[in-house]
Amino acid sequence: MLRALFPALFCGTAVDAYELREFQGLATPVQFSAGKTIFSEGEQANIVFGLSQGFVRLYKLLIDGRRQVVAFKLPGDFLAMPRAELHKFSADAIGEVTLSQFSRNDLIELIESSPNLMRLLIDFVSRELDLAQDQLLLLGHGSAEEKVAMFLVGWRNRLARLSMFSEIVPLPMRRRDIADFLGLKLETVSRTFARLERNHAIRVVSKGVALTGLDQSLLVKERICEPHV
Amino acid sequence: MLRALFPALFCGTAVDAYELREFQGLATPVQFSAGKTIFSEGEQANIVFGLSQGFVRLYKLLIDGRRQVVAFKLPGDFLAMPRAELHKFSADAIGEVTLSQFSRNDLIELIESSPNLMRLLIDFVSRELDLAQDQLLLLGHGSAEEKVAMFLVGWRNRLARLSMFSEIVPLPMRRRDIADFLGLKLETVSRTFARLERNHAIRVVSKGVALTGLDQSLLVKERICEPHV
DNA sequence: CGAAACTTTGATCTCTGTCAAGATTAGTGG
DNA sequence: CCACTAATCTTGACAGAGATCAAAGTTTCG
Repeated sequence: MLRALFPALFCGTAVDAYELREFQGLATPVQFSAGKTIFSEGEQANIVFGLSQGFVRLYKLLIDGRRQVVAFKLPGDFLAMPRAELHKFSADAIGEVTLSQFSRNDLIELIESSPNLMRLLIDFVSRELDLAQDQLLLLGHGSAEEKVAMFLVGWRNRLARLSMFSEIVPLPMRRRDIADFLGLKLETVSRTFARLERNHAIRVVSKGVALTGLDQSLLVKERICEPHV
Repeated sequence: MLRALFPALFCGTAVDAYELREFQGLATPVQFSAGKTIFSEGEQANIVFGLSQGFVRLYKLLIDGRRQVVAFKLPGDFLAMPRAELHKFSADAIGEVTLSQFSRNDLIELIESSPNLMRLLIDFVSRELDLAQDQLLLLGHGSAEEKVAMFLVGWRNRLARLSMFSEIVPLPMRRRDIADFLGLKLETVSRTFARLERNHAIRVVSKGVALTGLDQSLLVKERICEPHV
């Protein structure tokens, strides 16, 4: 069911079965291989992508090469706002990726044909905004350790909602991606992983971690900015 | 005209005169004095506020007292998302403030009665999201000097759009507010102001600055995250 | 006028960034 | 399948920007 495919948009609300079928009819599947750029900031956004399988990083670049990763996207997420004319950030595939591709015009037409879908879109964007503002809190304050710990817990929780881990939390993205997400350098991320492991808060494995003692120790005393998409 | 009162929502689009009058009819004016809290994070958002006069800071708190200022709001801005049930951040008056107060239910009803208004709301939230993501870039990277300079230029430009300055850019917020907005300590903000003044980039006056050489020097080489609301 | 709040400035310390060298992993072609 | 190269990750040494602690100067407001 499409509701399962795009929970980010059709989140917790009754959606008309007919509308769902319409929606599904507009999608064409498309693949990107590891590291490929799906779209770049500033480009015309004639196509809107929904993520079916795999992981995507969204980011903005400064001309001097510095990069801010704005979000990591999971299966079920949309990669951009349907109504935006231009892409406000770039998107890369992390590993092999399967997307559902929509014509922007068709999608807008469908959405605007239904007050129900428009409401859903408003709520969707509002959730994204709230997420971004929580990330502001994370970026603005906190030590490297707090940032990394908070990132790991948030990531674990998002994956949990998709039942995508078992003891070992997969980390498909590179250290550099995590660093650019948290406003740190990749060496700092690496060192922080090592320190957390020494303190038995996590166990680092190839392309993943086990969170052994994070939730109790550091994070309960903090506001947990847990993504709720 | 209301279009002038709430440009953030009715931005650059033709709005039906009838809808505008409806909208205006729902508003009741209300005042808050300097420093007063308008609403707090987590509260039920039965009332939605539009800002008519004065300045407001929106912020999130950690339980240990750390604070992230999420945005400074200017006349014409909405302080929250109409459809959100709970407030996702707190809001304080900076100086004396005049607000237009709407019943959330009435406002939602009005907006959802008109596809046109719903479209406007979607675009409004999308702009806010884009702003937040640009601020992520600012918070994540950049020295104290870049952050402060970028903040000043962005603030100047927003005020310029409202014709609210003349040579001297007013800074109604406290140093602490700027610090919490930029993820710095207030001492660092103060020192950075002093350094920029020594370099003749700005001139600091009571509750304001003159930007004498900022745009040319530092900022052109960067992507300018200029708020465009 | 005087107290409280805010801002500036100074001295010191610490965490993270920077530079650099190994270690590990992934990818490629023979 | 192995060997070799490139990319990524870890670890170390060092330096510097910003945090912290502290005090003096300024503005605000009763």
